[in-house]
Amino acid sequence: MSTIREVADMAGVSVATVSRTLQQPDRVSPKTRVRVQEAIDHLGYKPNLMAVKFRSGKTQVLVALVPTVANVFFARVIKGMQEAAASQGYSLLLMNTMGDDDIERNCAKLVDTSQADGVIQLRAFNPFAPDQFQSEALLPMVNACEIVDGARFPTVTLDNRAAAKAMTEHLISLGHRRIAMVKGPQSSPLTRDRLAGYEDALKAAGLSIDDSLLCAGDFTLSSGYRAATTLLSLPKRPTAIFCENDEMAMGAMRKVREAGLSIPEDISIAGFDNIAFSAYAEPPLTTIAQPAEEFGETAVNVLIDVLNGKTKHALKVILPFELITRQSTGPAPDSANP
Amino acid sequence: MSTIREVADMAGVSVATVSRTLQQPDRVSPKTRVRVQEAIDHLGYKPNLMAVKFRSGKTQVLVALVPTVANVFFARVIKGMQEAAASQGYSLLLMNTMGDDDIERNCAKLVDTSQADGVIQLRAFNPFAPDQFQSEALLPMVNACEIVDGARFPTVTLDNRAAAKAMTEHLISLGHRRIAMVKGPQSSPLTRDRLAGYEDALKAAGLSIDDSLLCAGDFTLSSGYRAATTLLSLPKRPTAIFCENDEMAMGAMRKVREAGLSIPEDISIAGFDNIAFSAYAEPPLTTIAQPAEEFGETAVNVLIDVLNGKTKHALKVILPFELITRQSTGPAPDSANP
DNA sequence: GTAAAAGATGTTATCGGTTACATTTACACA
DNA sequence: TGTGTAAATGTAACCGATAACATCTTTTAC
Repeated sequence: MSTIREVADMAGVSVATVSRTLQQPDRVSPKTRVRVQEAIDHLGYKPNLMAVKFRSGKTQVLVALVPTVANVFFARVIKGMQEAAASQGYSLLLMNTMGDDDIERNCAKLVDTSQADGVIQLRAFNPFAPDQFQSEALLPMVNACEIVDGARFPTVTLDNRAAAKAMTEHLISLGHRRIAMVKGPQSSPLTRDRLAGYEDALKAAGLSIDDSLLCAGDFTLSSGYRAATTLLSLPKRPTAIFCENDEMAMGAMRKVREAGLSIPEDISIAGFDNIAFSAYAEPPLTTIAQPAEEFGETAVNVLIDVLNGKTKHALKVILPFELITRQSTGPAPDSANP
Repeated sequence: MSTIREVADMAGVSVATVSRTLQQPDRVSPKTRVRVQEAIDHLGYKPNLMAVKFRSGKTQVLVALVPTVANVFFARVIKGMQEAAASQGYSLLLMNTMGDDDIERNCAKLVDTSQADGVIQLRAFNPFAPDQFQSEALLPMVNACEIVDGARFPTVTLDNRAAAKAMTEHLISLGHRRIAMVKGPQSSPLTRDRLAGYEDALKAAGLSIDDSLLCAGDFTLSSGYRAATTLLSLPKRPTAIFCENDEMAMGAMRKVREAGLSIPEDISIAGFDNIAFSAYAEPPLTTIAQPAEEFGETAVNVLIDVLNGKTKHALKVILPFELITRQSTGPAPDSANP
């Protein structure tokens, strides 16, 4: 690999002139410019960007902390981040953190050690580990998808509470009175917000909240399946199951069908996320659409603004959601209205 | 951010001693070691890894060229790559290439410009653009998942032809004679290999190959749906549809159900990949399991071996597949055996 | 007690660019 | 022709670490 010095020698100029030829061509006379360019072409010279980054102190790299890259929703967010980053000349360093605090802390070190300029965190800070990032205030970071109130970073999210309320209202309007909810992990703010929206709707409709209808899952297909197993074995089973994401809803649907029940005649099922598979499920799944790619794009753009000092720290972007009504939800069965 | 020089000053030693304290602590006397460590702690010193990488000429970064990160199968491969890379002290730079030659070429430049050490390509080289990478021989690269014969790089793949043959034989053994295939994009070697396996099995069973039963798709749910639409409108429709991936199979299943047919009583459906959703489909999908995470891990490990000069260029790793028989395939309907 | 060996630490060049400042060249105008 | 100014180019410091080599200190052994 040739260096700027070799180019300079071959062109018979100084390294500064070569550098200028590349950075500010108008500050170099046309004839030397040509001579330098010939030398560059001849040697196949490519500037060592590592050296450039080292000197400039800017890496042009953003780190994305993703709980699980093998998740359909996050995959879309990643796509959005990657494209936005690329279009602004940044690279995206992807980290699969599996929600592990230690791994996340480690990844954040990439910024401390000048290997990256900023961090995008797709998971909310664990409220039980408030000192997670000691240098919080210093670290250029944005939080996306799952955020916590009072975050000290810019955040990009949607109104999960309102969305969950909208879905629950949809189910209530279909006549459902025993509506189960399959939650995400206890520690997730997402879970808390969506649960709150569910409760908002029930209260507004004058319905009581039945704890036996609340099941904990972990956003995987299998946990949805397990939750449905529990719910179907209740003495008085629900007429609708609202799952906090589509994967769990699809897991639940499988169990419901295996139990010989039909959807939505016997039980309605609703999800959250509107992943591609939802429209192809049997029956197609009623869900909340989130603009996943936009989450990623926005997070990257906000982070770059932060890096350029253009964004104030408390910025909070709220993206819109949409209730997508498909065939997995329908009128409550009569037997459920005694 | 403090530098090694500040640490040296504070500890009253030279920069070399500080460097040694971190690199080869045994070459420093215990008492200075302590003094240096105190200075490091006190200043919160973190070595600037950009400087280290610049000087060493090693970036410890691997680039992954992924056609679409928003794909369930690739997401699993990415997970495998990410973990293997992390465990060997490498970072993974993820690039969503959308199969675009220009973008891929650009990404490969990351190596030329010393921003990355090597490349993992998850897509086969476009046979129509043989000069894709001019510096092919020089670029440390491995090709995974989708490879082409005679590749000049190490490759990690599975025997797609044998796998497709096994699936087709399974369908034949169930009595199917009119077996349709939903292919991937024309340009994909995967498509060619799986088609060849399909033809192998048909020939071995003395069945003729009917071109009207071959449909082109693009590995998306919707293309599977469209392909099924075409196949169902044939004067003499197939009794089984073998899709080259699970997404297309799930798209096809949706169409078949919408047409009022049952699976597998009227039509059997088979996929390829064994993504998580397949087991939860209605009915659960018969498919070929690929060790997706292992693809990623192996590709990373081979690439690191290449970087360390431990692997010869022609290495070819073939991973095992497994035929997973679920309920989407069953005996051919009688009417199909005239 | 002293030379040799081993151990500890310091000095400095280096990686490959960028850029402030210095110097040279070119040209215009009196 | 001389001088001032602008344009072109060169020189060298610098970013922050590493490591070869030099130097100084302490053991070890006779």
